[in-house]
Amino acid sequence: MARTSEMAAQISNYEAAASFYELAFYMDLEDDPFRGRAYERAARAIESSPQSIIALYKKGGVDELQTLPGVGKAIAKKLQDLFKTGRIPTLEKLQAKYPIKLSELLSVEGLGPRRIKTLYEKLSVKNLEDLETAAKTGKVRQLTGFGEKTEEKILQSLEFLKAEKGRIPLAIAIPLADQFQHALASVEGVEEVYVAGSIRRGRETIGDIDLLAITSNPRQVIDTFTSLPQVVAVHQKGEVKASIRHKSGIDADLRVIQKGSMGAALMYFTGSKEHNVALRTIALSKGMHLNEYGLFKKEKKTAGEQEEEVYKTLGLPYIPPELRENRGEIEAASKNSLPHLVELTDLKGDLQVQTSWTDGANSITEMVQAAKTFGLEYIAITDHTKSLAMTGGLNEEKLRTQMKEIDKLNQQSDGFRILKSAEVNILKDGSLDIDDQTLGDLDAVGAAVHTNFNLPREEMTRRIIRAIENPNVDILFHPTGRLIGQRPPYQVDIESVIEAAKRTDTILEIDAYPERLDLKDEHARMAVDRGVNLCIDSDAHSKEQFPYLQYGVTQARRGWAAKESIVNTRSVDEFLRYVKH
DNA sequence: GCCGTTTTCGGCCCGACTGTTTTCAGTCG
Repeated sequence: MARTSEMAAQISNYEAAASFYELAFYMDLEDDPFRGRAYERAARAIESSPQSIIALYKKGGVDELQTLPGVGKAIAKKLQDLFKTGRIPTLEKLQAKYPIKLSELLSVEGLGPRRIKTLYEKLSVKNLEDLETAAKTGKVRQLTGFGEKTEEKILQSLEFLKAEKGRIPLAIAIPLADQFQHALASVEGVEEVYVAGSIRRGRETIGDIDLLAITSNPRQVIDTFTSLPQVVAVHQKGEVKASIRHKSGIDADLRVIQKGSMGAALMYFTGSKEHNVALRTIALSKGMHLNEYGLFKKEKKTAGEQEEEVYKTLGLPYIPPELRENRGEIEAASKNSLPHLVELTDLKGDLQVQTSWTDGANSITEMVQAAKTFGLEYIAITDHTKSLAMTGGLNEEKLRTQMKEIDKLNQQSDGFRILKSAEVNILKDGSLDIDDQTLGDLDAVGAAVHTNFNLPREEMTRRIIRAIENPNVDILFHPTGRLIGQRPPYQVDIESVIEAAKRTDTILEIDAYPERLDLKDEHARMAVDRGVNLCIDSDAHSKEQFPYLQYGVTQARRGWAAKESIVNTRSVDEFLRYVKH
């Protein structure tokens, strides 16, 4: 079905980038790897552009598109085709030539472009089903370059793909990584064990766990690693490197490192790959050479033991791991304009906390005690409101009763402040389910969508904007409503919501609840770029959940947020002055 | 297909490991 131009106008950066990733893959099939790298580079630039590229195009046509790094005349033209007609003829020709389910087949471990091409040409393998049939009937092993073991690995990977979707949430990966770290740290000869990879970068989901060890006894740490009780399969086992599958289904890699290379190795294995590629290119331009062992000039090592030292020798300040995605951090670093990122210790308050008045597990007093212990100076009590019947949402009358109780608790307090607030439900038409007079008496008002998730994009966007235009609303809670791995975000034009938040001076929340992390990093960055204020909330439903704030801080850091962008780094009086102005 | 403070042509990041080979292609990160 051909898209109309109106539909094409909705193509997101993500969708456009996907087309170029696909083109890149086809170039690999066509034995044109350099053109493939070019498409890949353009795809990354499109994906990570802080503004929508269709807006770029509307502003200045193909010339404006060519300001993106890696986008030249030919790719700009393809983007123009995509915007105007919803199609890229080159891509359609290739899709017709190779009618295969690309992303499916690429998700199989051990399959890359070359093998996928062979499987298609020799065995007509187009998708996972074809692949499974071919492997089960022993046809794969007969192909040149394949063998029994490859066939067996393909079958194993197919089983895994059926059982799992591949990535696990950060909050689940961290404790697993800690377990490995402790187990390996106690091996004789081990000096230090580090967790690198996407966990260190704080990505919201994790594909595998990367571990680095400094040891005088590589063999023993590798042997220990591959024979831990939680290990169900060993993929690789060499002199300095091993790779295993944890019983949870997640893979973990261990690499043994010399102390003098630790900084270079940490950088290399922290990634991202794109960040590393960019750094290596800088090294080359300075007549140097960067790998996981160090930074070299000719044969001579010029840096390697510390990350700071490697960055410095490349002419850059230290770049925090959360920023290492090649989304402009290297350019910012070279201009010395990296933000000073927010830290957990900067947070003074938490603006979304549930209690046993609705669906929380603990009383206001218990939540206050836990917040104090965690080191906070104030929290907002934000129980659900009446239209959310399943949580026993509060009506105006109950809210007023709760306000009185909070006043009483504050009078007995030793300086800790409890703010009167609510998580007000945004109704289908964008109105709120609590009257304005009651809202006006609260210290702060958070609003959120909890019902009618499936509205069309325009209607959902209008609904949310109408809600934040209500002068009583101070914060938009979990702005996109997604639950990682369970529920996609509702259809909403987040850029318009950010614009509206700027106009109405509404705070957008980064909800730190592990399955929410909403706003996500790139949207947080859009908001920061536009000068919109954010808050980081635990969304705690029990007294144990304040540590979730760390995940929110990580997410905010990935969104380039400095302390100044996060309103709950302010004292309670400053915060109240801000929301009352 | 993109790009340029040696280049408008000739480059394009790089090393470990595995399996299938008998010296290396393919994949991965």
